[in-house]
Amino acid sequence: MGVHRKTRNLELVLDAFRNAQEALSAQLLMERLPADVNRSTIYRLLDRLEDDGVVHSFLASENVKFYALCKECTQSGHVHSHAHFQCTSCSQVVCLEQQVAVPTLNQYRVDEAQVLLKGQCATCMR
Amino acid sequence: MGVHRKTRNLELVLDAFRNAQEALSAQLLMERLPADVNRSTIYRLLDRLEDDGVVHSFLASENVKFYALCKECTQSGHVHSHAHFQCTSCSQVVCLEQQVAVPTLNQYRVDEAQVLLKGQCATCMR
DNA sequence: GTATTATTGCAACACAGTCGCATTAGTTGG
DNA sequence: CCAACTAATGCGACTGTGTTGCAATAATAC
Repeated sequence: MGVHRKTRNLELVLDAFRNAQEALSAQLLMERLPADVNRSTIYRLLDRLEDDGVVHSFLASENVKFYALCKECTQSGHVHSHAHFQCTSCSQVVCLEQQVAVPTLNQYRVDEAQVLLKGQCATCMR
Repeated sequence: MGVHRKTRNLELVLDAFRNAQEALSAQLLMERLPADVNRSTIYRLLDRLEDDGVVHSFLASENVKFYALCKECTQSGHVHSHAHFQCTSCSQVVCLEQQVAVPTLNQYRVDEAQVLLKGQCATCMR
């Protein structure tokens, strides 16, 4: 999984993901990490972790990229055809268990499917 | 559908969509329109057309928003649970006929499903 | 401990999209 | 047709997300 020195920042980011029930954007990550962790470092760590198959990413509303720990992915291939849900009220994003059947198409070779369901979460519905 | 004065820019944008086989981003639109059409104007027109149910939008790679003419949408509700395909080589985005079955979930109320399939298009496969 | 080099911090940048405000130009009513 | 009204536009400045080059720092291997 590439070279990974055991640095404070790497540990902090991984801990943040382990402690989070939801998916995290770079922005959310920054808020949860000590203020002295550099912005660029966070982006670079996220990129690297994604390359290494530790986290996967997907786009949510407002053009914001979210990341979450991979459970079934390996370095060699990301397998995260599960759907994601974003609450339109609180913007929270979670990974769902729900697997998505990737359709086969005549004119295209489909490598990946990104599914984002939008609506309201239980907390916001009340 | 809101107030819509028949302006040159509005006609140009609508024509661009009618002539396009694919979905268009603001960027692509700018390239296809006369150079003197203002950037802000394009964004504002796209917003308005989306509000009015004339086009629908969805996020593709690289945090870019794409727009395409609606075929089944009305003002009152966007119905575009069809999937979208983006070629990872040429970045072209198209609307697919394929409808997506929006799953029902226990803890969430799902209002909308965004499905982006990624892979290679026929042209790029050769 | 020293050398190697991955990682970091910083500052500047790139790009998509937004906003306030003054100007321009469709549209409506007379 | 003309005037008044106001939607639409152009402009410039701004926001927010993410990137990059480079010098300084700090894990790791020997």
